[in-house]
Amino acid sequence: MGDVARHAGVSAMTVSRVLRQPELVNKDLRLKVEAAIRETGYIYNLVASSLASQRSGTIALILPTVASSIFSDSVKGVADVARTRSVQMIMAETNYSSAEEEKVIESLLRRRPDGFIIVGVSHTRATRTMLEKSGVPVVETWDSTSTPIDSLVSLSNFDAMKAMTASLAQQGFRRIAFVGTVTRDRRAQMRAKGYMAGLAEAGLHEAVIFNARDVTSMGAGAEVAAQIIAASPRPDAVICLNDVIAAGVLLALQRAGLHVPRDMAVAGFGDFDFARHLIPALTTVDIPRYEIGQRAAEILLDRVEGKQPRPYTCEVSYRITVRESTERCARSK
Amino acid sequence: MGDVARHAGVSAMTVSRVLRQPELVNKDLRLKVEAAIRETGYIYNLVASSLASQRSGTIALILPTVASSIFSDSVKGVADVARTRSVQMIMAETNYSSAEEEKVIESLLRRRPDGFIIVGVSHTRATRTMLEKSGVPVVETWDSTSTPIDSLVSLSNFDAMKAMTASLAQQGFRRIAFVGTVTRDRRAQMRAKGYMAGLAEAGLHEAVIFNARDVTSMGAGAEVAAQIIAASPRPDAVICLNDVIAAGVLLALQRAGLHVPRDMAVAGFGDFDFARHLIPALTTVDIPRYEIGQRAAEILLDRVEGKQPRPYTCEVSYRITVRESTERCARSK
DNA sequence: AACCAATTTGTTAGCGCTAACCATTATCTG
DNA sequence: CAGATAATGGTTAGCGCTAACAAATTGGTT
Repeated sequence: MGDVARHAGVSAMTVSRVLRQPELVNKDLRLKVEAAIRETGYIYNLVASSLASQRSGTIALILPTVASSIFSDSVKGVADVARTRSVQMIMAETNYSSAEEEKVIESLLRRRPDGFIIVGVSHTRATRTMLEKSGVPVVETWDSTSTPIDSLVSLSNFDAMKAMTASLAQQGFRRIAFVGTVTRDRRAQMRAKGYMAGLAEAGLHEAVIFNARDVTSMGAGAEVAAQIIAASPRPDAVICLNDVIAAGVLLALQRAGLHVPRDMAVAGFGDFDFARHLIPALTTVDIPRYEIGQRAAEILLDRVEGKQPRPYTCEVSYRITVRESTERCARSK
Repeated sequence: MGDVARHAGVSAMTVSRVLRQPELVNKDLRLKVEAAIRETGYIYNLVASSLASQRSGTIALILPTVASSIFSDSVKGVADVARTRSVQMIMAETNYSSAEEEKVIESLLRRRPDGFIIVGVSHTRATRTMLEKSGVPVVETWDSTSTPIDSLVSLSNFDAMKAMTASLAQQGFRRIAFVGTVTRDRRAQMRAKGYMAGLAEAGLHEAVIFNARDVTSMGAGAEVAAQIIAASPRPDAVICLNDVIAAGVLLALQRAGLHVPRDMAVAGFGDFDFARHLIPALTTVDIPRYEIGQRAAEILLDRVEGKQPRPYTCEVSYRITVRESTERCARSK
């Protein structure tokens, strides 16, 4: 920067101003400095800038997993906002584990991000303390809670899944099973509980829950399909934790010779891209995934810039999207 | 850090050593310092560290898009290596545009990453110059070239698609069409050229190419399916730029009442998770997506740490995986 | 005992920027 | 036209670490 300053015959401070608040610099001088920057091929050093200004210009995004379509739209939402407001997003994954989350957040905190966006509201005590002590704004997402760390983009997995269960019950399905997972992931648990509540309210049978090996591969859904077929009595509908599992189940059922929805209806969660294209098209809970990321990022950056001085909570809606995979079409009984 | 040092009754430098090269510090002292860190709740500042040590401990990953399953396994590969070798990965997307890539790389360079992993080998002149001048190690991936910027994890999209075309021709398909895209994305172009070369070599007809609106949504595949069905003469096989498009085409063909593969075979590229689960299971080119990311990251970090003093090129293999969607089963002619 | 090398800790001087303040000049006010 | 006000640029002193070197201590050797 000193080099550029010399080239333009000004002080380093003026160069710094041209780069950060050009409106404070006289136009002629500014042009001269900009020319000097081009001539010297100078590349601004944000590391030094971050240290001096105590602002890193980064926001951290904590996800259960990056290698899945589940969160990719939310990531895109965050990334788009980050770009327009010129901050850099850094991502890390927790593999659905609070312990890993704690490690990951501690490690990211060392980079002094200006804020955190976290998927989920369930954290270890240490994580919470660490974040609170650091004074960094935090936006939690994809779940609901009455005690957010700071801000929240709320989504009630419980309500959504309860609504889906109610919808199927109302359509006349009488043995509705659920495919979940054994992990301690809170969003998965809330969905399972929503299912149970929905069943109870409809006055149907006891909950029937199958567990998938993991929640990000169709293979896990396909595996569990065998158990579902073998179950006695056999369910007439299955609600899956998410669309990936649902697709795995749906395709495996078909492969086993069952007709969906005649022999068994299948519903998912998330309304992923492929849901509407499957044959039969998948009934699912439509979640505004992109919007969750977008709003979280906007709230976070407003917090960072002080435009939003207080923690802020908002809620995103969900919608039951009924498609062919649960249509009781030509069924008698 | 001074605070911790006082607590432990040592100098700041010793604290720094405990954090970065604990083996250089006497065990007793080290334990005392570690206790002091815990007591004070000290969080190491990597921003200051980066500035002082001229190493940021980050690697940049440049992708066409983050919101798609296409690269998510490669991202995972990079992320896993990054974690074990304790560097942070920062990602940015180019939207399949060299101009955006240039902007994105310039912007990332300001953060002084220790290295770059870039999907693709086609860049603007300015991008290349910038990277070379910066002296940062670069690994290009997912494409092949004889003039890499630095290191390369090579994949021949041309060869792979040519092999797929040859495979279909050999299976007896006689009118093989291709679904590509109109963008100037080099990997897409090479795949199209590979298809054309394969056709030519098989001595079949002229190339028949359809274009999808985008390459990351099934909807784009579904749209193009209508054109394919209307084409005259109608192809008996379609090779798609990737599995997402292929799935869109396959499902739309079925929805239009065609039988796959009897009326038309469909092949994809990438062997995404869903390919083997679709009905019929999708014939595709199996690419080691995770491995590409993994190897790129390993090579890059070896370059960063000086373990690998010279640019290094390696190649990953592909495999034609024939599944039901192109099986000429019960077809007469 | 004198010497050397290895081991361990401390000291100094930045890394490349910017916050906060000061100095200068132009512009306005009554 | 004095005096206040803005607009503009420069100075100084760090931000919180670490590279490089210096110093002190230990142990082994002759």
